[in-house]
Amino acid sequence: MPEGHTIHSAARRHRRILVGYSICVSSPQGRFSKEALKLNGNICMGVEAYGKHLVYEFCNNEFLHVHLGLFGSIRVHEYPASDPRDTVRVRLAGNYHAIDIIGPTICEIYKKVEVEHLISRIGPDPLRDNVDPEQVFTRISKSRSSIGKLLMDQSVISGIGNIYRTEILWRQSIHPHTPGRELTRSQFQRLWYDIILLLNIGVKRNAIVTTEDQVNDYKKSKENLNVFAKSSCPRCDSDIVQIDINGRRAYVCDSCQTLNS
DNA sequence: AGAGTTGTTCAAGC
DNA sequence: AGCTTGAACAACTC
Repeated sequence: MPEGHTIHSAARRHRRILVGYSICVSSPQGRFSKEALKLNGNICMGVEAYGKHLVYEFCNNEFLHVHLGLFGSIRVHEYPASDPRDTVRVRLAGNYHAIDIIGPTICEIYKKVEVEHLISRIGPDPLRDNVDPEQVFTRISKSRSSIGKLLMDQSVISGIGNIYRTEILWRQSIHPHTPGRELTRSQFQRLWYDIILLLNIGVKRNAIVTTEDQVNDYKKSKENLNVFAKSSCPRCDSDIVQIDINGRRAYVCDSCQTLNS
């Protein structure tokens, strides 16, 4: 689940459910974090997404920092809610809904200083206001690492995951092995605006959609993608090649996506 | 049953 | 210093 747009969708939804009158309850039988117990009874003041990180703000300068990692997920229940399954770490209880945070890699209490540190250590999140793309281009254009690796480096730019990486590079006809320092300014600009376009569509639809039309069936979600997990290129019909980038699978059309040199 | 997966961090080494 | 690799962690699907 957890690509950047999903987290922003969650923050938007959770804000409506929790802010103002809500309290936070640790899961009674799950492997809940002891720290989350401290939040019990606290009023939720706000929810923000930064890249793939979720930050819930509570009274008394307490924040709940959540990162879902690869396997984590979130479920929203209407009341009466069933008992949390045993992988629930924390249940956030609003007046009408309970939100279960399931199997996150990070679930901990922060003070404001730690939230600020988190925000400063991750790269610009293209879905937030007042971000500076120049900061991202500077990092990329100085690096000999590949654009495929850099796009998923959350300290360079935050929010892009494995599927968006493949789809965005294909849409811009850039080969993932292209060294960052060889990316031209205009290539970067097109990349940046396509990222914003696609992530915003993702937030709106709560699904990864990089094609023109959207199929609204979760089971058929692959039909909303161009090259990820595909075998032939929708543009030129060539074979799609699978490559490994830092242990994650990426898909490339060798005839559409070229190296600059 | 077991492989596969929309992720990150850390340490160690080049 | 920048970059890479490997391991550890997490839960669920088909």
